[in-house]
Amino acid sequence: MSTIVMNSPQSPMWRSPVTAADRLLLEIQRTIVEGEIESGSKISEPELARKFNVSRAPLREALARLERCHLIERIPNAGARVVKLSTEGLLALYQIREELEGLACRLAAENMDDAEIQQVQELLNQHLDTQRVREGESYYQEAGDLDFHYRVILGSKNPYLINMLCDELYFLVRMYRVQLGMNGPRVSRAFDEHKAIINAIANRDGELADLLMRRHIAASRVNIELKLQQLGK
Amino acid sequence: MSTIVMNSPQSPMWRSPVTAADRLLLEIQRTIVEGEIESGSKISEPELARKFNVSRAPLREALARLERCHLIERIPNAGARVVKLSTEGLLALYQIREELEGLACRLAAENMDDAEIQQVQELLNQHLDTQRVREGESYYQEAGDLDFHYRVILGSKNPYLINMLCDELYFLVRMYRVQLGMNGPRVSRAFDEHKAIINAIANRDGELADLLMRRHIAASRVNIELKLQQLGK
DNA sequence: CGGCTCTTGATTGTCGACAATATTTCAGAT
DNA sequence: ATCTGAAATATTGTCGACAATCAAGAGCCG
Repeated sequence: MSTIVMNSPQSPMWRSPVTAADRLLLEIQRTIVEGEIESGSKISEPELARKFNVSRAPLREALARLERCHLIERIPNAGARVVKLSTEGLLALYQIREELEGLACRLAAENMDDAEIQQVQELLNQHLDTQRVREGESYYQEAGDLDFHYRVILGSKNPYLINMLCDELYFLVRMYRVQLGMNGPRVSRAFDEHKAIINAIANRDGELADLLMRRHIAASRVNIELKLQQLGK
Repeated sequence: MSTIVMNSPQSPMWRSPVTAADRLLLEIQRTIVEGEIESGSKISEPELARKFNVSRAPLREALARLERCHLIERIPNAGARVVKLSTEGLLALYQIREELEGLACRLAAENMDDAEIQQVQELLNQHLDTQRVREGESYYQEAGDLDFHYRVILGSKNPYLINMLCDELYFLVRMYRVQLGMNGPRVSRAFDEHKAIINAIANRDGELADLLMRRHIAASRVNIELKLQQLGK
């Protein structure tokens, strides 16, 4: 029912006792994804610690997790840098996404129960309404798309797969999309593709769902690749 | 030439200034994989810190990385436990392995240069010799198998893929194999399968290499599954 | 006697200071 | 003027102590 972006079990988002490191992680993740800290810039531990009014201990914990989701790169005794976006990086990232989300579809077709599937279908219609009401506002499309993918991934019921996609890869995916201003034109087409995928899952046709998801992601990749090139020039 | 188990770039193994947390990580990884710390048992930070004569700071850094490769599970304010092996876990793990290593083969067929491929082929022959000389000694088979898979994965040239497989998944794979005593019977058959895979890569037939690798991993999974069941009874 | 609450004990999370390492600066020589 | 080398500076890695939180057991009440 809600449009909340769900996360996997070990994400800090819904852990009961939210620790300082958890808050820091969420905050810095947002900061990096939205581009408030420039891509490629160096991260100073003392500076960030002062900025967020915490000690370096929880900050370093947060940095460790940021490295885990590929948003920063650390070199021992030298420091951390925000990851730099590139065409090669995008390609490498989406190669994995295609493969893993395809697998997720196949597993979801086996493991999602009817109620969950129906829930996703209703969700899609909701998103369509919201999006029609607020044409042009990209955030809702972003959130809607993420929500759909999260549901399918969770539907796979494979903990490792869920962890890899939701916790390790998706923040980077969002970073590409947000920083390259991915919003407008693909909205309605993406909706149709989502619909086709969940229908295939509803028909328990994992193979088809796999194929459709791979194409869906490939289309998204081409879209971003284009933007990246035209911005590069 | 060497039979050294290579690791991906961000593994501590070959970082020039080896920090205390790096040493701890390697040591504890080994300890868990070999089963010296019982599967499912709780981990006490003060106790481990005393045992290794270090402060809790680098230890916690190491624990964070252990969580990353799924060898321990942490609950905030409650502590960490060594992961428990199970049939479901094995299945979930190998589902991903099949998919990702299949992808690795396809990419390796595109991206490995002839010299690298030849190197792997020579390596295989070396392993065969070593293994014939020391029949029954499982360690060499373990190491040889790992070495082969590592080479192919590195051959994909996809940093995310390399990181996921070598740094996040493979320690758990090794834990299953070591703790269930996987060594003897599949040795020579595995060698043939390895040979077929690298040949397909040499012929730049990524699709075939993909298929063969999936079967190879599936066979390995069935093998372990059997052992797991017969030990479970 | 069983179940609940509170206290006690231990563990984890956080802090500030110190040690080890990398980066920058500046003087001197070619 | 450029390069080399060493001192100075800043950053990261590690340490020990304190605060916050959780688990276990004693005591009380129904």
